[in-house]
Parts: sequence; structure tokens; C-alpha cells
Amino acid sequence: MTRKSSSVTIRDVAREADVSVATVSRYINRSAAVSDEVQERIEQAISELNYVPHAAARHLATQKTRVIGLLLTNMHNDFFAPLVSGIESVVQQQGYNLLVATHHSISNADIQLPIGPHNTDGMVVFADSLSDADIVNLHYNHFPMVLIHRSSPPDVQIPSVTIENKDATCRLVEHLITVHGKNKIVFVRGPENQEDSYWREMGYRQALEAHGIEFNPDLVICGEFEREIAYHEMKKFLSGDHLKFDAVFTGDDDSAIGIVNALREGGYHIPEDVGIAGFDDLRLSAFLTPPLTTISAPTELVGQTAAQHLFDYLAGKSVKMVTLLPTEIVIRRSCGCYA
Amino acid sequence: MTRKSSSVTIRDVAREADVSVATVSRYINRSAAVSDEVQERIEQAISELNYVPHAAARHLATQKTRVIGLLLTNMHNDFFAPLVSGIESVVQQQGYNLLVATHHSISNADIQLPIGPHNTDGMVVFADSLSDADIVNLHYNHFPMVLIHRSSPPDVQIPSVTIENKDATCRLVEHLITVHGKNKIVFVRGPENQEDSYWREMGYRQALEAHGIEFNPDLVICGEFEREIAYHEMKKFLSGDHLKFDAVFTGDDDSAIGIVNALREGGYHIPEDVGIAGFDDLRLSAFLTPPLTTISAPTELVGQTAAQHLFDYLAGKSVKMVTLLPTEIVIRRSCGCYA
DNA sequence: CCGGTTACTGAAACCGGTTACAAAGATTGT
DNA sequence: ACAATCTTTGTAACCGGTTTCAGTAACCGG
Repeated sequence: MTRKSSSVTIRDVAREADVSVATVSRYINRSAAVSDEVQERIEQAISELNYVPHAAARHLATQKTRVIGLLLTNMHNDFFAPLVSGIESVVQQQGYNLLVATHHSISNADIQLPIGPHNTDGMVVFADSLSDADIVNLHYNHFPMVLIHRSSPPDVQIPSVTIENKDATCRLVEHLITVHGKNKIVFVRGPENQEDSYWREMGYRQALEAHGIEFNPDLVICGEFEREIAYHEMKKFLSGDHLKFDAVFTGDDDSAIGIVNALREGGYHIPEDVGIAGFDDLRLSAFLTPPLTTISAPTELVGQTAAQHLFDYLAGKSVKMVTLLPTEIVIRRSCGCYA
Repeated sequence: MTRKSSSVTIRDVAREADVSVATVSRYINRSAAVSDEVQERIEQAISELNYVPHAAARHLATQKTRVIGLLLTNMHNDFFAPLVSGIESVVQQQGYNLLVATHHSISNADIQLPIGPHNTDGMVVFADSLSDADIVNLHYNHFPMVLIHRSSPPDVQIPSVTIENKDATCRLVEHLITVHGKNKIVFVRGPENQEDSYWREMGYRQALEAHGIEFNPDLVICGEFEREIAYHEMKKFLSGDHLKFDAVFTGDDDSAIGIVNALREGGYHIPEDVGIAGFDDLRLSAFLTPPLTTISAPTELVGQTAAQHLFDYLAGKSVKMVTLLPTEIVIRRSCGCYA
């Protein structure tokens, strides 16, 4: 409860403890031994003056910020809560701070990136928040990065943490085909140039192919991984002179919710008329009605792993270039099962 | 695509452009006029060297970080996504950065706060992430703060942005009573010492009182604003030799989901047997089955407003001490209505 | 042609830490 | 007792920007 305001500097502490600033610095950082007696005087002075080291000054002197960045495309999807949570937990445990910003690869170039070497020691880059060119450029400048939900651009080697998309998707779509006898399956895809979306579509196609069903582009709806967009696109689809379908695989759970609602409003019963399956296993997916059959993605773990890899790299350890975390099919009611 | 690595300093630029560092600084910050000719040389040098100002150096010199902090209790609830999103949008628009951290008022004292005057220009404090004592202390040191979902500690005046809890809750519970004839209404409350939880309970009690229903503590379940906890507490409640009830008002939508599931598993039909109403109007609430009757809280707007107030304060403008954002009852199916 | 502005520019101090280097004092071995 | 070594400490140079202050050149009105 001292009253001192802002700027108590290390020199104030040094004066108060009757030592040099170097000694105070050494004590604070435990960077060299300090005699017991002096140690005590410094400690006393610090708490008396309520001294807190000035982060910027320290950053400038050490050339380290003890901050890591997280670059996202947006924040309003519930998907990001566990991701940020996972990252934040290891960042905190390491005694670092977390800077969060949004950006998109297709935003005005030349505008200064919100996060970079100038204000962080490294960063976690989500999907297409950054363009290949920007990533390569930063990497060229030896800026530590870990990519999540995207792979390294060609010609460079940057550690990435992603999830297994294709196989799980394929197996899930096969489940719709073999167990539930579906063969006119709508695919609700995500944004263009999004790798998750791409591989999920590949999995979908592979399943069709394996069972002799021809891929039909007219059964693909563009949901952008956004609930509202998926909802409207599905409404639009239904309102037209559309093809018959007996199931929907949505590339993400968030869209699935929009899809389910659009279908309900169209008079479809789920899963009796139309089976639904999603991807992500959001926190809410098990609680929907009917509970959503989906693919469980370890989103929080992706965050933790990425952050851990970044710290490993900063510590000079070698890190795996590609980490593919396993996903798992979660059968619930929406596909037609009674699980 | 220059190859220069890390440290290109302002002096490098100055040398390259054949001017003084002062001039370069003035040009970068537009803090004084610079002749057209020099301007061009500097611009040329900057892009040629790929120069980016060193944030820490700037912070040190200006005593401003251009960073604002956000302190949360945790990150894994979907409630936080719109909140962070709202804050981030105005922070970005102001050209600032956002530092996010979690903390809880009842954590070990004396450990250095992750966010404070040492690394930010001000911060947004959520609910009980910080103790009264810490807040008062920071405020005493003239550290700019805006509180959200909590009021200012006694004896100090700190701007706060909160939502109207009590009246809306009261009206919603009255809806259950008068429109649906309920009179044995369970209340699922949030964490101890959480203001939202407190006022929602007050609203609940007031509604009971207004209609001559006695408050019964045995009908209060502690859900902690966490879906899983609410689920388990409700299961526990149902498994015991419990009181009869005909409706449930949960202090938050997230818990409502857990409650609904616990009830379903207990064989209850919603809303026929038991009416449900929540609070928050999460992004998913309208998509639940049945769609959840709830109170719409402008969470993203809370974030935006808080951030805006913080910037207003930083700009020397006066800001309202208490901002109470309106909430709105959203009648859907879960209470028994056919809306 | 001259004093007074105005428009630009540069030198150097400063922000608050860290750390290389040197030196003083204490300790040890012989 | 003395050289060698080890501890502990202080001095001062940096880190990379901003900003005060002073100075020069161009411009302007009378």
C-alpha cells in the first residue's frame, strides 16, 4: 500500500539500498551472486518503494520481449476460445505474455503487421491470417513462428501443428454411406484457400469415390465456417430447384448448427430425413438436439502444442516440423445412430 | 524481399538517407514537417532497409506502450469470444495492441500481475479477475482501468461497464410465473462473489416476492456459470430426494445447456414438463432445441464500450463512471411459448 | 537592405534497464 | 607473508528510439 506513483526506477532502488544499479539488476535477475546483507537491503528498498521493473527498458536492453503473439483471422467464432485458452495456459506458465491480434492474408499489403519481431519474440500463426509471402519474409528474418491449422509455405521449413483432417472425414462420410445407406451427401465447405476445408473436402471425395458415388459440385455449399452464412446458403439451396439429398456433411460444427436450423425450417427431420455430421466437436456439439455426430478435434491441445513448440524453439531445442494431432470420430444421434 | 535480418535501426536509415536520426523520427511520427526531398530519401531508405521501428525503444522513450491489457478469469467459456472480439476491434482500430491474460482475485498474492503499468497503458478488468485491493492499488497509482461486469470497489471511482441484470431477470421470471403458471422455479446461480450472479439472484427473488412465492434455498443450484458443473449439479439434485419443480432459471446460457441435458436424461420434457430460461443469449442459444428463452446481453458491445471508454480516458476525455447497457428478454420455445 | 518570421535540420541528452570490464576485498595454498 | 584465486561490487557504455534546443537558410514586409 505504498503511495508512490509511476516511475520508480532501478536507480531509486539502488540509492535507497546504497548499492549500484548493477547490483540491483543482478539481484532482480539472479544473474550473479549478491551478498546476503546487500540482498536484504535491496529487497527492503524494492518493497518500500514498490518498485516494478519497466518492461520496455528491459526489452530494449535484452532484445527480448517475453511476449509471444497470436495472429487469428477473427475472434468471434467459438472455435477460438479453446485455442486461445490452450496457448494462454502455456504462455502464462512460461512467464510470458500473450499479444492477440486479428489479421487476414488478403488485407491491404504494406500495412504494418500488428504482431512481429518489433513487439514479440515469436508468434503462433493461425491458418490464413498471414500470406505465404509474409510468412516467408518473417522466416527469412529469423523470426520464430509456429503455424497452426496450415502447413509451411513451399521452400521453407516452419514448424506447424495441424490436425488429421482427411482420413477422419473419409471414415465419417463412409459411415454415412455404409451404415446409414446415404448416397446423396451435401458437403458444406469452408473458406477458399483454407487447408482444413481443403482436406476435409478431399476426405469427402475419397469416401464417395471409394463407394462408387460420383462427386457432384452442385451438392457443395459454401458455408465459410460461419454459422449464419451456412444457414443462409442452405436456405438459398433449399429454396431453389435443388437436387435431392439424404445427408449433409459440414466441414465444421458451427456451420452444422446453421444447417440444422435451415433444414428444420424447411420441414426436414433430423436424422430421420437427413443425417448430419460435422467437424470440430465444439464444446456445445454434444448438447445440441440431436447431439451432433462429428469429428473431435483437440483444439485446446493444438494451442498448447503450438505454444510449447514455440518455446522449445526459443530455448534452442529442435522441434518437429510437422505435428499432426489425431482426430476422432464421435458418433452421436444426428447421423442416425442411437449412440 | 530484402534480406536484412533483425536490427536495422533508425541510425541506419538516417545514414542511408543522409539525414539525422531526429529527422527520420520526425518523419515517421509526422511530429514535424520534413521537406519533400528529404521525405523521399527517408522513405526510400526505409523500404530499402526494410526498417521497422523497435517497439520497446519507442515505449521507453515515450513512456507509452500503445498496448492495452485485458484481464479475464479464464478463457474457455464461449462467453468470452464476443467479449474479446469487441475489445480487439476497437483496440485495433486505434492502432494499439491487445495483451490478454488470465488471473483470479483469489490467487497467490504478491505474485506480480501479468498485466499492469509496466507493460500496458491501461487495462480492461473482467469481473473478479482482480481483487478490490489490487484494483484500488493500481488506481492509486493512476493506472487507467475500466471494469466490466463488476462495479467499482468502495471509496474509489473507476469507470465500469456492466449490463442490466436484475430488472430483466425479474421480468423473465415473472414471465415464467404469470404466463406459464410456474411457481416452483429452480435457480441455477453462478460463482460466489460474482456480481452478475448476485443481481440475477436478486431479480429472481424479487419476482418470487412480487407474486407471493416464498424463496426456497433448496431450489438454488450452484452451477458456477460452467456447463459441465451445472450438468453435474443438476444430476445430483435430481438423484436426491428432491423438491418438486416446474421451471428452471439459469443465471447463464452455458449452464442452461448442461441443465437441459441433465433434465432430459432424467426423463423430463422441455418445455412441457419443465420450462427453462437462461441469461446471455450466447451465439448458440437460438440454435438449441428447443431454442432457449433467455436475456440478450450485448457482450460484444460491452467489450467495445469498455475499450472505447479506456481510450477516451487515455485521450483525456471524461468518461461516464457507470455504464449500464440494456438487456432484453428474448422469448423462445424453452419457456413454453410458441414464439 | 535589414530585422523578423517561418521552415527545416542536427547535436545531444534522455528514457530505464543490462552487462562488459575493472577493481577491491576476502580467501586460499605454500 | 605473498601470490593466486574467488567473490562481490561499481563504473560506464550500450540498447534504439524521442525530443529539446539551437542554428541555418529562405522568405517577407517596409
